[in-house]
Amino acid sequence: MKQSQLFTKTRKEAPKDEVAKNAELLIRAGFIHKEMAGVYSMLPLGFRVLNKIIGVIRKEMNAIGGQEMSLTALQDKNLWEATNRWDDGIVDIWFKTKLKNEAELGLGFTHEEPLTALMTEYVDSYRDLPIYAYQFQTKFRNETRAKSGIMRGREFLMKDLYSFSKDEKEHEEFYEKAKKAYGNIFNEVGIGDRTYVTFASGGSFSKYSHEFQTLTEAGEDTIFVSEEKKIAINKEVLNDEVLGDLGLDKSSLVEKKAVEVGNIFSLGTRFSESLNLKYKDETGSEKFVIMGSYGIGSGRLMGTVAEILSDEKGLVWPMSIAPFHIHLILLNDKENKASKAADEFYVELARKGIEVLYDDRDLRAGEKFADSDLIGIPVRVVISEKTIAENVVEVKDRKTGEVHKVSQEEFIRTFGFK
RNA sequence: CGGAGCGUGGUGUAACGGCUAACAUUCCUGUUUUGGGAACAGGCGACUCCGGGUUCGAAUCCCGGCGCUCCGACCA
Repeated sequence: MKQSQLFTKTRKEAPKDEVAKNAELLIRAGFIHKEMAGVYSMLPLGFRVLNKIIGVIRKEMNAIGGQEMSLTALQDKNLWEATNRWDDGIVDIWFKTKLKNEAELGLGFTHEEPLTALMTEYVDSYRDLPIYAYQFQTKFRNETRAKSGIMRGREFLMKDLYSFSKDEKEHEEFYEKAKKAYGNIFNEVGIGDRTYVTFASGGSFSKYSHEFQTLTEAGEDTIFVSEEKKIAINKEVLNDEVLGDLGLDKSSLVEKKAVEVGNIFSLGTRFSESLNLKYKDETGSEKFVIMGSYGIGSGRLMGTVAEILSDEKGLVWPMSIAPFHIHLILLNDKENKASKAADEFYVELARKGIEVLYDDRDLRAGEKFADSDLIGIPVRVVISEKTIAENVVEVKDRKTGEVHKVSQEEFIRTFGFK
């Protein structure tokens, strides 16, 4: 799109009420807008990144057999009473509201209850299982203290997948697949090298759950990392038993701050028993479905990438989730030769399916470059009087700062963006 | 929820209890400039978060709200 049509603009200074680096940069660059504490709107650039992240996650979820759907945000009190999760004394992050007739409703903070209840309509036989259903849905959590920009909000988009399996074996197989898929996702969005499968509390149906923890000082979790095995243990569960289970020696572990970007959890029959989700096995006897839940906070993931992959000049998006593939920058000349060439190049790139943010604004070079660095699109292409004279375009890599010049044809032929 | 700090044009800051609330930036006009947030000139934009109180006089002091940030607690 043409940057002259983008309604957001960059700022030199971040609002003083933001300290978190991710929020500062994302606000300065025009990706997000703060509505109130812990509640952020997605602006055009931010929305594009969020959708790219969704795309990456969706691809992996579909690959392991996930079926995408969409549950409701409004929640039926009765369902949650059945699992004993309605009471504010038990779940203290509910946002609740009322109908005109005073009946209470909740705004969903997770979706085990409604999906499990829904599945009772469709699951009768072992032939119906397994089922893997997922969604991208806005979650509401009444956090006592929102913090860290978009990394801990009160309203955020989350991918949550729920698995419904016949038995433990089937569940375990899927659980491992999901773990791999999660690894793929974090690799693809560029934080794989510092994201660790982390052993955490498992609840009543399994010994451990697994968190995906990404190292960053902005995180609020403390984990103990084993570089050698590329795994970690959440401080909450660090004890001799865990160390023994994993064959690790405490002295080999390094304490680090990290943010939980994903989490997979075995639920056993916790919900299927409460909500009566059963199937008939081959012998005709009734059994409870074995469940698991698998979450990724997509907004938090976006904030984490912003936090980690940025530098002093601004954001640095990996190609996989950048708002655009290329930032085409026109430096105007008197005869408008450059603008004509840039206009044409923009159209040509778009025709090839390359996503381009075209800075066609009538501004000086310095301001355009500063904006470009701040927004962080991975490849910057400059067309100016100079490049026209040499019959090339100037290509700069946002991450490395490397610059090279190639002809337009060469650029299009060699541009690999996936 | 405990503790600390802070609310002044869109943004960042300033202003002893006392003139028309100042400066920078953004934005608008014009001149000039055109490869790293240029320069000059002019201009728009604020009931100083809200409500009370003290005072001849309040952005400034006091009380009560509301909001924001940070530390802690919490975090399926």
